[in-house]
Amino acid sequence: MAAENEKSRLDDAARAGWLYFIAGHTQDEIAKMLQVSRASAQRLVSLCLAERLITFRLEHPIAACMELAAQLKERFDLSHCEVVPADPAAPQATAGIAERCANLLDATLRSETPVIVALGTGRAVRAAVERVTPIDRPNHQIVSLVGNISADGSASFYDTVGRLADRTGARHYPMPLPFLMSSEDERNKMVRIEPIAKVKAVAAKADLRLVGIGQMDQKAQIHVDGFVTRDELFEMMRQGAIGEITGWAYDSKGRLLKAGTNKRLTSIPPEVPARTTTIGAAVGAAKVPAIAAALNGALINGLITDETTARAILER
Amino acid sequence: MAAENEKSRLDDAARAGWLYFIAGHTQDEIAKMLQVSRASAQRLVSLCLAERLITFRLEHPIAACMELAAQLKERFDLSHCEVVPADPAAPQATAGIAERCANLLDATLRSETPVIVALGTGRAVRAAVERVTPIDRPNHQIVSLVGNISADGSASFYDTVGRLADRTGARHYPMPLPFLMSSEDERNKMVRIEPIAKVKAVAAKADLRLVGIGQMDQKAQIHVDGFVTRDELFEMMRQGAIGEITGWAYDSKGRLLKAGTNKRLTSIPPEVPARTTTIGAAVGAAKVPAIAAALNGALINGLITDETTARAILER
DNA sequence: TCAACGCGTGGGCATATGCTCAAGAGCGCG
DNA sequence: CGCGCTCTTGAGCATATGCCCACGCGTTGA
Repeated sequence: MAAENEKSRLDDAARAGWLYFIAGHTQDEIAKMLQVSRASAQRLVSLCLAERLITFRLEHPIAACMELAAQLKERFDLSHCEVVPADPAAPQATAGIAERCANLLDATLRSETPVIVALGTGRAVRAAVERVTPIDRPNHQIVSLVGNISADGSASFYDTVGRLADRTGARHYPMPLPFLMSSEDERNKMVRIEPIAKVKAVAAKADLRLVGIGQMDQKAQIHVDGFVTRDELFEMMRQGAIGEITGWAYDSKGRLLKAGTNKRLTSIPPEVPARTTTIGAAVGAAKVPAIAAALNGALINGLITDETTARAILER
Repeated sequence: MAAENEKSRLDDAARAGWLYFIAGHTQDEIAKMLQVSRASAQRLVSLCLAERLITFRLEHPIAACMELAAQLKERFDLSHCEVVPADPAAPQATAGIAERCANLLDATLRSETPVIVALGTGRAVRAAVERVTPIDRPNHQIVSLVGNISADGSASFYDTVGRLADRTGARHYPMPLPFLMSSEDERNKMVRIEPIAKVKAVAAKADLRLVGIGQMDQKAQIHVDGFVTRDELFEMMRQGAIGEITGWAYDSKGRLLKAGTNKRLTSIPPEVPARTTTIGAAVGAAKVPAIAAALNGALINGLITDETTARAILER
């Protein structure tokens, strides 16, 4: 009898689910049709869901992205994750993720209460800043996580922090230091001087960190952009470097290396594990190991990437 | 640009739909996530539905039944239709539909305000009456649409009206006439006499008519039960009879025949087209043409059948 | 056989949802 | 370049939904 009742109950649940989701009736109507109280109709609909009698299928490319984002969030315990559809025309395009990053920045900066946004390196981050909707927020603060003086002493060719400050009227804190110092001692000396300490202090209170993720291979962006030499790059790769965030190289487990350029790097070190909302933005097959390592090492707790990259990360 | 916006809007709709149906968030949460007002989030979810970006799949045998019922309702403009799952163990079993008919009767009789229920012939109807939940409704009325005196003068072996009256305390109006009279004249005379006219008057005000549907072939129930002779049956078949409701034979278009036993029949004639809620109850491959004809001729405006039969009717 | 337990039920309330209305922004036509 | 038009937005309200509680029926175990 129990089995019989059970079956009949599931039948009714299925009926209720059908009437609710497919026929589009209200639970009141369903209650009348099935001759039960509205409360029971509601229970039947829930039961239908709980027993997975009904499934939803979203016929749209976005569905896969949402699914991937949910999986990444789950697997790496992320507080934020977005996966944008891969653009078949330009598989490596950062446009999509830049758009989402800009959106994230917009949302953060829209706040009336003062917020502190810290920016790292990366093409996506730079492109995102360009797309931020101008808004007047003089009480916000924008802080750089990396030195904006390149090797030759000029200001970095692209002043991300300054640009974002322009668009918001926020106070900004560029980091008036070269990317690398000549020695560990000198680095340690420099980061203690007043202006730098101030930047560091502001960065420490950041509400959002948005950082790019670079792979450590022959085409590493930090090398291409001239921040590290070929020899320095290779040395780090020998030490096991697989990726970098704001210049900080880490290995395949996401552990920051205590060697090579990391010793002379002026960038503000990542929190490990990330507590502040720290969003990594990166796409491309070449970056997959670097992104995966950063996720595994909890160097970031948020990710914005594209469908192809997301899938590759999950398939590792 | 319009296309671009359109696409982006659908993307958002898909995202919203995913978050709502699959991730189970509220529209408020979705609004925050997508950086729009709650109203817009609601619009996106509706849009997702309207554009059929999302589809529901009910993984349960009931789903097919609901679908078939909806199709029958649509096709034949029915006010009520139920399709029960076919029982693989007993394809012709009336148990399922009897259950549903009983349910329908329960629902109707539960009403506090007086209702009139008219009953026709059929195994399903008889079985349904047996399953009706006893309930005290002395102000209801139960009326028979068919004569309950069989050829030999005894009361019909199964007094459906009486049984239902027993279970409800309702007044009941059996029809104290033989199924067939010996001639058209005699029939016309009899239906005018007081007790019969009274039954007819009550039946005319019925709130619900529940009738069986019989096929007109060698195994026709009215013949098997001895109400019509083999010759009478064959004569009606020659006249094009394909089915009968309360003994009234009709052709494949659902038109009542004006010949043969129909002229001597004491049963209360069906309304054509049915205005009163008139539910036909029948299952079985043999009855498919009869049911389909009754539907086409609007002899009934409601149907209770099983999955196999429903499918066969729709496939004609 | 009786009492205790559990499950389903129905009423009622806080919340979520759907929809309407007035207003604003973007767009096209003149 | 301006006007009007349409499309979309956001607030607010009526309704639907989800959930909690107390109750009643059926079942189980002593």
